[in-house]
Amino acid sequence: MGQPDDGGAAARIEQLRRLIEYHNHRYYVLDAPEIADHEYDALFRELQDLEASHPELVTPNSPTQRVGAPPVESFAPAPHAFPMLSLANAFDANDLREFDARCKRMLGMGPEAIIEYTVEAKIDGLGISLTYEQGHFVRGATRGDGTTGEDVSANLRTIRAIPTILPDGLGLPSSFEVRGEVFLSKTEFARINAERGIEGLPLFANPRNAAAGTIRQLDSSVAARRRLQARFYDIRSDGRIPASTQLEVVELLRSAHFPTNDPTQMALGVEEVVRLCGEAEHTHSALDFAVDGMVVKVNSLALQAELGQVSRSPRWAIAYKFPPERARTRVLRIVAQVGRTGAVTPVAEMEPVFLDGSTVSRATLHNEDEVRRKDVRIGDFVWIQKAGDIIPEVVEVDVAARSGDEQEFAMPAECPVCGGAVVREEGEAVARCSNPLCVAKLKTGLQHFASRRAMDIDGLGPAIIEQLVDRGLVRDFADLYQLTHEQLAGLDRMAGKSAANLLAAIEASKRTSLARLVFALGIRHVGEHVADVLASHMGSLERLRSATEDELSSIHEIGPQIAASVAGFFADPRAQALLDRLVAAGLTWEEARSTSNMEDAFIAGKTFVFTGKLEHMTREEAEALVRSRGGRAASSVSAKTHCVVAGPGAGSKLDKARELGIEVMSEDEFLSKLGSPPDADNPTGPHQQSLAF
DNA sequence: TAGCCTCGAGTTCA
DNA sequence: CTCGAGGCTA
Repeated sequence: MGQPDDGGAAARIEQLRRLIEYHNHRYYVLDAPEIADHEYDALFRELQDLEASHPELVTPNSPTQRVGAPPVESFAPAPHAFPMLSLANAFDANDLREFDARCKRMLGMGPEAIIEYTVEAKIDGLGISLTYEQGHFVRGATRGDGTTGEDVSANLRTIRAIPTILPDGLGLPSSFEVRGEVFLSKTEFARINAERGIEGLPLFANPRNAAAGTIRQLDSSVAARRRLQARFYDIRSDGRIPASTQLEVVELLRSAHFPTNDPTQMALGVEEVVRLCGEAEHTHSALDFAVDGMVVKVNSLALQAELGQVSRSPRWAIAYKFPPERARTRVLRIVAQVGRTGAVTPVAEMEPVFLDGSTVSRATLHNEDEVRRKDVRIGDFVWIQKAGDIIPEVVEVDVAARSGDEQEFAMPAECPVCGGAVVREEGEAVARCSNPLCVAKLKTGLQHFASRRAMDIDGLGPAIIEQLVDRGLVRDFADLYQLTHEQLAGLDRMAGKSAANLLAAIEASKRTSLARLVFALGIRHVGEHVADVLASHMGSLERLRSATEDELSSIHEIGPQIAASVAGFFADPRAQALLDRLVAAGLTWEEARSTSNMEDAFIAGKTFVFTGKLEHMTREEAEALVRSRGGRAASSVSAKTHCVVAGPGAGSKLDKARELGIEVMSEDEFLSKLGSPPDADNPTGPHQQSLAF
């Protein structure tokens, strides 16, 4: 721009980019180059030269940028426009048949119906999502927690097979995300490790770890030197996707120049699926990349939509997992570990053995019943495997190898840490230390209190907690807020600097939220979600700490067990004293909004059931209306229903409501109650709660 | 009362 | 990640 010849240069640059991307596709995806390497190099050099003399025309998507960008400090968070789901697992043919039966049931098909499925290899790599706008690559992200990943665009650009500029005329929407897997071939993995060996660097345990390490490289020129590969299998958009089956999706991706996960096979009915999965089990090891199973999907996108999803996994797909690698080792001891709730867990300590990328020496045995069921004895030779590729698990005992000297494990009658009585409640699988002052409970309880999702006290780990408790400096959560610099600096592995950091972290944790505090307290049955429900329903600590059991159990999602546990916790004067001390220490949080503009005093927080015929709206509309104003719409009447809106023809639900003494009203009454628009003058802004009681 | 579905709790190694 | 258990719905 500005200079007279830039128009021509810009046009040539654009032309070269498209040409080079075209040849990248021929070479890296189709494995069918059309031109000789030196011709390609000539095009590339011409582009480089032009860009060098016109630096203002360099864009991130230029093929010249695929050699890596300057290192970054950290990766930016990248929210996914569509959540990245995970798949349910199948471990044998029966699981596959159950999956098929469930699909048919949910689709209202008979057992004899035949569903079309696709079957493809499940590559053992890392899930990624690429965003394209107007046919151009704009961002690539890791899976993360499925909702938000990390922006690793620079590293992904180094993968030549990933198109940065898409061909026109495919009817693709203007904006979409493409989902796939990045991985390293076994060959490339071996090459990288050989190189690292020569340089004296630690070796990667397996291709997956190496790929993970590469994709999270802050310096993308490192990633550029390791030839990552990618395969894609899905596309998500708000716009219309020109495909009606999974197979067509794959074809669409292929014509858009994406490397696809080939072959994606079609299977008519579940028995065909079982056969393909069985075959793959024997053939996959010949591939040059790691495959840990097969992905089975309902082919029709319409049926996929009908099946929908549960939580974070679709009901229309399942991952068939190949049996994982196993190793044989010996159980040296079975120790009893005490957790935050006092749960005494048997853990097998074994002769260290290398398995699937790491050395394993411990595995949980969960509880007494599990030990008995597997009949694991001290001194036994056992087969172990990794559940979900990570957590070691004892699969079975090599009974034939027994000498007769093996010893059975007995759950200790006394807590191995404090000597308190270990009690196993009727009908429960776990045994627990019954001493409320057990030091093990205190230490793990403090770890939980300080954890990221609770009070988020950075730097307060197990080693520090150990010392704080052993030296009598901390006897409960509130003591943390009385610690001094001298006390902290006196600990092992704690210099003045770290002590100051920890103090600052403790100070910073004072600004929190009610939900976090409630979660941090470690009340039984109260995890993150329940803490959130309690905090938002009660609104304030004062209300929560004095709530009755009945009051608690009337809350949606809070049943008798949780209500009893929460009420029981606050009934203890020591708990009340602890709260007083925490509050006195200066904990503050923003008071939960009791009502907001979107809510309506009549509807908010209540559960409605619509029954019979509605005159002015459909049931869906009525339910959406309730939800939009902060209420809940249920489909059946229970003790937790607040109001039943009955139209003509109402039947058993109306009877049940009368029986339970629940408020019943007509559609007109319901509508007139909503007559006034939501309050405009609500005090909605969050404000600091004063904590001096 | 059964059958989902979600949540809580415990867990391994680098 | 997996198990067990709590809560909701039909």
